[in-house]
Amino acid sequence: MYRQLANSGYRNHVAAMAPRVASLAESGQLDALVALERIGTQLSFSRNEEIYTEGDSTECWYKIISGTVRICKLLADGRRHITEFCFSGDGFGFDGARERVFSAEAVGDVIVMRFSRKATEQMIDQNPALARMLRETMLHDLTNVYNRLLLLGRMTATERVATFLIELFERCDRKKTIVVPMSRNDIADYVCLTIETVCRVLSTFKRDGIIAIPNAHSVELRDSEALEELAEA
Amino acid sequence: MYRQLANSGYRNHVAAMAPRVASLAESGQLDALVALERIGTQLSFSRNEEIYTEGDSTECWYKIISGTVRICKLLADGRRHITEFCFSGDGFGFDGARERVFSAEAVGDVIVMRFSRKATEQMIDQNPALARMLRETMLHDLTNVYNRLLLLGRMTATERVATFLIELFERCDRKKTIVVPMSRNDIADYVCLTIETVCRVLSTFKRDGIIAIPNAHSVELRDSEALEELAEA
DNA sequence: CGCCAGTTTGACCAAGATCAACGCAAGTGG
DNA sequence: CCACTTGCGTTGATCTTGGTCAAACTGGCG
Repeated sequence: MYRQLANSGYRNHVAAMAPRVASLAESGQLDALVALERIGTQLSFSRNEEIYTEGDSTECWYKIISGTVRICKLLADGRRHITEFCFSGDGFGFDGARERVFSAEAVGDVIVMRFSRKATEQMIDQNPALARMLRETMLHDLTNVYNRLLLLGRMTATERVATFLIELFERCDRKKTIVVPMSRNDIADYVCLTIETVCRVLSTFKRDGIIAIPNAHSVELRDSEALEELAEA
Repeated sequence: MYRQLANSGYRNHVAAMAPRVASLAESGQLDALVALERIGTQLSFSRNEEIYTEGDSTECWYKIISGTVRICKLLADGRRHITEFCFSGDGFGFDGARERVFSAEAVGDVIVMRFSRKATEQMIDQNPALARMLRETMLHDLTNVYNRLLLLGRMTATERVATFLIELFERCDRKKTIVVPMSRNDIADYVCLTIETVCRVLSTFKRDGIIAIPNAHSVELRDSEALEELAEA
């Protein structure tokens, strides 16, 4: 049984849940909806602040204006798991259960819009096209999670980190140099490795000239072919 | 990189996709829908037969009348992953994309009802309550997958197999002795371990008096407390 | 300047994969 | 009815990956 403790900085809050409706918002289609219901409230959170925790009611959902949010769960023995990172433009917190099963925390400083779930639901009820769109988005997200299952179940440390980097680069329109907003610990808890292993793999990539690491929070892609090769699957 | 090949018996079909809408059908609520649209076709498949493969169109979805179905994905290097098992009463194949990303195969002999996706969609469009129900079911399933992420990312071999057994027992109304329809290989590909490790863990459970294994395809629960203990999380 | 949080690197260890052999029951064909 | 095959399942010996423990490094910041 592994002992990896959730990293020191975090409060001992328990878990809370938030399946992702990211691509929904990403697609820009939801913006129509958002425009319709003018009931959003803007909120800001600072680094490591909790947006919600397990047990909180699920009566609202959020859309990120700027910053990065991590959706995570703390296990009884202190192990932490990050189910996903949400970036600017993503939506999150559109949950199934009545209570949060995961928690949402600000990775750095974050600004979000908060919307009433009930109002949104009513709006969707009155608009079958919107409902269908939402359904498709959710199915799409479901497929993504199934791919993550594959990642966690079958992939080696190298493949996991390579895949993670590629995800990041794709999010940033394949820019050569990107800012990595989250800590090594966050990355580790996301791909289910220890922080040491993440570091070692990154160092290997650097040594092999696949990436450069100007500073701990930015990565420059040097050889994308090699990286894709390593991520394979 | 692991070498575990998908077990010999299976054709070299590629992957195809099917997020699960299991609880939807489970709940019995969908039966209303099914009753409404009398357009289902009954089909049977024999052991290891393919119901659909990657690339097939997603114009229908299925509900299991009897038997067990595995939804799986084959990686390029031969590694196989089973995303889920669907049992009698479950629905599957209600997919997001246009083409299947996973494949569905009969574990043993299976009888299913096949429904038109388009007709179902139209019906849902005309019934907001149904749409909302479906949405909730999907969110619920999403939560389940997130829990599986945790299983694959963070749990030891013992915890995985224990959890798998508990799942099985719960599906069977906690009967003392259950039939395990799938092969050891299927179990291994579901919990992402090798077949050898699955065997060893089962043997340990047997040795410790937690379960009895009258024959390879049935398991008797002897000490449910101990089993739950081992699954923890 | 020294502290502190986060990162990196190294030495060692254990869980589980790999390789290999054997067991066992269900066909199959003579 | 009995060899022979075939497909799983089980068990053992060994090796690899990645976890654990520990120590050093780095870049802010009071």
